[in-house]
Amino acid sequence: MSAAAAVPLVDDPFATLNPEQRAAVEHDIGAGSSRPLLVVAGAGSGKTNTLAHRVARLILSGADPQRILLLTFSRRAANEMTQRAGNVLQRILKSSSAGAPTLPWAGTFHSIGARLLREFSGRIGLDESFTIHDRGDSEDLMGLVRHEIGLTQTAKRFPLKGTCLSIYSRVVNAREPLDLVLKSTFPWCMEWEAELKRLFGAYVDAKQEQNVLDYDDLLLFWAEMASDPELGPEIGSLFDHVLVDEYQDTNRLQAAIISGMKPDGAGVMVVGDDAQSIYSFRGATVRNILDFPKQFSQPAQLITLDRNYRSTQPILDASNAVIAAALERHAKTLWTDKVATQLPQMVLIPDEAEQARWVCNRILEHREAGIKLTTQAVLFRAASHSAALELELMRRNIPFVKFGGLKFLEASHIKDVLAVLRFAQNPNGRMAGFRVLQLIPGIGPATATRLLDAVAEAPEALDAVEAFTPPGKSQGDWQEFVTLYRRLRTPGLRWPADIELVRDWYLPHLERLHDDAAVRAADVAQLAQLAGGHGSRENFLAEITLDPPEATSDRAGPPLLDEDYLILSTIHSSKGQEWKSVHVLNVVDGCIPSDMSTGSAEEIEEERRLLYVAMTRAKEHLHLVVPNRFFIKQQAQMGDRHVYAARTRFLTPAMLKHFEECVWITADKAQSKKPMPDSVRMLVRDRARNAWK
DNA sequence: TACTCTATTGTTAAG
DNA sequence: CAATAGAGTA
Repeated sequence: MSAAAAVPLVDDPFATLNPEQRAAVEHDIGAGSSRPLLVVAGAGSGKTNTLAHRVARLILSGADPQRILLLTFSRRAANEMTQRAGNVLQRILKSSSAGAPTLPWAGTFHSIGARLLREFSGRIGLDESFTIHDRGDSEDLMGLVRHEIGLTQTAKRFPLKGTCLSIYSRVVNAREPLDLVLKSTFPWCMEWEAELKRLFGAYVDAKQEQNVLDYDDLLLFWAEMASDPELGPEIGSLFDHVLVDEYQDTNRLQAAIISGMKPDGAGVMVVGDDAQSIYSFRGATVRNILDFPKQFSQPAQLITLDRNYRSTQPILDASNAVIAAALERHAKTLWTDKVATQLPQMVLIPDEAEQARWVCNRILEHREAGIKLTTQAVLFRAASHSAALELELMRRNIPFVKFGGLKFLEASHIKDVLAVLRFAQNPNGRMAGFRVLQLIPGIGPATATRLLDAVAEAPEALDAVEAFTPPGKSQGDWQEFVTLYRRLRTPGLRWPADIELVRDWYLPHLERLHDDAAVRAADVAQLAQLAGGHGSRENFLAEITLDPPEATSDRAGPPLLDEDYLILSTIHSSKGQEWKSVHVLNVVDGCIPSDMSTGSAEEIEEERRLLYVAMTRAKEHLHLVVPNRFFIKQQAQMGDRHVYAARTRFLTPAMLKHFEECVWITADKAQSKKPMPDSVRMLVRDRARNAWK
């Protein structure tokens, strides 16, 4: 893409690379085995491009695409990488037949883990028909176990199921002992250490009995296999090359997987940028990238890419200033030869409603100036921050697609449909069964438990279901379910016929349970649509949990490909992307850094990097919007409908010279001249409240 | 036993 | 405010 300043005359695609990129691409090519390689790649330095060229280069020099493991952060990134490698190959081989190579082992850690576990299931005592719990299922199971072992009857309230799962997940992903995790991250739960230990033991037992895995298991089991003296080398030998993207956002468990498979680091190449590490909340540690050079039995090579091909110099200057203030970092200053006179804008605005209007105006202006909507984005810290803007966009008929924060899998009707499929796939998965059975009128927790017990005993679930006698009043509905279940459990049904059956069965229940059945039915139809794109029920269930749809455009369904639409995205989901124009909303203390993340210095540093990531997405136009006042979710006791906010602490007065400051005064003057004392009072209150955090 | 109501609590990012 | 836990009612 933008990696070439000067277009070369020859069609040698490698000629477009700069010397550092080239060194990464050519690293140990032709030398029997390649030493471990760390590429520290700054924002916009052509990282994806370099990786794609590396893949192409490996294939050209004889590597077998089936033996290349490419671990990326999302399915989308994997596809893009494969596509680009294909383009490179095509240009070189000049044969029309050389399209994108088939890289069967390209994907996220979790999805590759799921595939390997399925393949090796027999060897590690795992039933091949295992199903995968998403976050919600995992929480529910945790809640159930928590209740079963009597932790709901405690005098003082025991941590909620979600908190318990977070603690558990952190212990697993960070490979830290429970007491340390509690001390560092969940200090208010320290008194429950013994109970938590007991709970986690029971939780693990429950998962095994039910033949289900949660997200963490996909990595944990893989890591266990990789460290096994017999299996480790075997799995490692499946791959000649292991490439990992976004390495700064991997956790210790993931690092252990890599080093378990490749103890000497041969063929391992990781790419990342410590300045863009933004996932420590799920256990990622920047230590992975810092310690990588010494991790293997042979030292790793280090290549740094700091030439930026994305942004103009003024945008880089401002971004560099923000990250320069970080407490700890790998000194690296991005540079470019893209000159521009326009400074990034910092826009001061009275409130969120004005913010939405201002952003819309500016987006339309940009479009008038020839910048298509798809090359413009609005970024924000939390998915809910775009609510006001979304209303304004709809009012003005500006099409948009929103990435991140989508809770598709959390909608109860989606969960219901998936639960039916899961219960058919793996009858021992009690969470799915429990949910499905209670959809039938007259069947509640007790009856459902009785049936699930019978299912667990029986060699074939269907027999247990058919033999079961439900409470009298459930008869009719029960028979319909039995008919459905029989067809789902009978081999030979061609996918996606399953989901059609499930839908026909489910719609009457949907009608009965929800007032807004029509809207939900549309979602179910959408799900059925998605199902068509997968080869089998098992495959669909795994993919939908590991790689759920990440974008919405209201309820209108996916926009047509040739239609122009604006991108809204959380900053987290904007990772790796770029746009000509970027607006960042709510650049105020309380949003960036988030109120939730001001507990420790590390958390605050991560928020700083988050702002840096947002700013470095912009190629030509960057606007940071600073509303003076913004709504927060009502906190009953306070009764505050909004809070007065200040510009984020990450933009110090000394940095203002990198920005053009604009003050937007609303036409509605009555609104804007609120009496001073009011705001002072609010600030004092905030401070008083924060003192207890 | 199934379902409804009330009191209480936390509230971010995502595989 | 929304989601949840657990008590209360049909």
